[in-house]
Amino acid sequence: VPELPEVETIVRRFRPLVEGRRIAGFRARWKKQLSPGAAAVWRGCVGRRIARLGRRGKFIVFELDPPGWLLVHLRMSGRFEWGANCECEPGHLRATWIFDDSERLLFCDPRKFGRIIYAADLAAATADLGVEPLSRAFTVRKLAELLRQHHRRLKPLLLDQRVIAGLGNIYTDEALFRAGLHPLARSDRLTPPQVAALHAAIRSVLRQAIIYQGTTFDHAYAGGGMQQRLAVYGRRGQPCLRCGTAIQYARIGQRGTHFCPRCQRGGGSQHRPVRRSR
DNA sequence: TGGTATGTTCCAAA
DNA sequence: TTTTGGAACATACC
Repeated sequence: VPELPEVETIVRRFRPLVEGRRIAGFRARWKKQLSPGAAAVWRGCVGRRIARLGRRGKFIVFELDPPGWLLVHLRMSGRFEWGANCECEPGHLRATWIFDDSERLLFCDPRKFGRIIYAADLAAATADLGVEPLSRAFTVRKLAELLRQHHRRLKPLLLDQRVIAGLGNIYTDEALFRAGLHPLARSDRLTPPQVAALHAAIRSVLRQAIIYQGTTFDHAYAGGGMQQRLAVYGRRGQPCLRCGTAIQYARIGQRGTHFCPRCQRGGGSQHRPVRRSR
């Protein structure tokens, strides 16, 4: 469920609950979710205090004291809950952190895609992650460089966490719509104004989504308000809010992709090579 | 029953 | 070498 805005919201909600607490116990039901292994995760967190809760891309980052890091990725259906028992199906509870004051942090995940990772070195653990799109490092120039370095279609490129960390299927579609760019447009063929538009679109959609606390579709993620403000995602066949054309749906890079065929350019026919007869 | 799902990774093919 | 497509992971929902 969660992309950058949802993970950021979760971090903000849980930060006041977990920061400063000491982990007295940890239990996990589905060992495959633990990396590099159940023993390493147990040793990594039990007995340590949570000094800070943060985010890197779609990872929730627990900074521990004595030093160490716990990274949690919620993937498709993971969620945190606070308290003795979870609101979801009890059978979906996958892991529990028990604090020294008996409070509990629960990790529920029906599909078991989520991951709990212990890392002694945060930099090494996040070495494969790309630039943070809301950081000062993500400039128009930086985006231009990333787009030039690869020769790929925009949609799969923006979803690639090694390039930009945090965009998922919803906000990629929304950013491309705001920028007026076709999801199939080639990354190395954008004009400078198009790059600038894409940069502004990515930042504005993520910032707005954080303000509205993310997008809620089902019980996997609650409390969001952004779903009422999406322009293309989930609006297949409905009129484009800008021009009225039916929003198109296509499978691009194995992901359902929503776009306005009229407002979003650079997809294919626009890029027929210009042939000059001579 | 089959298709789809807000994510990632691995492998094979182009 | 780089990019793309398919399958896998595991479960719920329509």
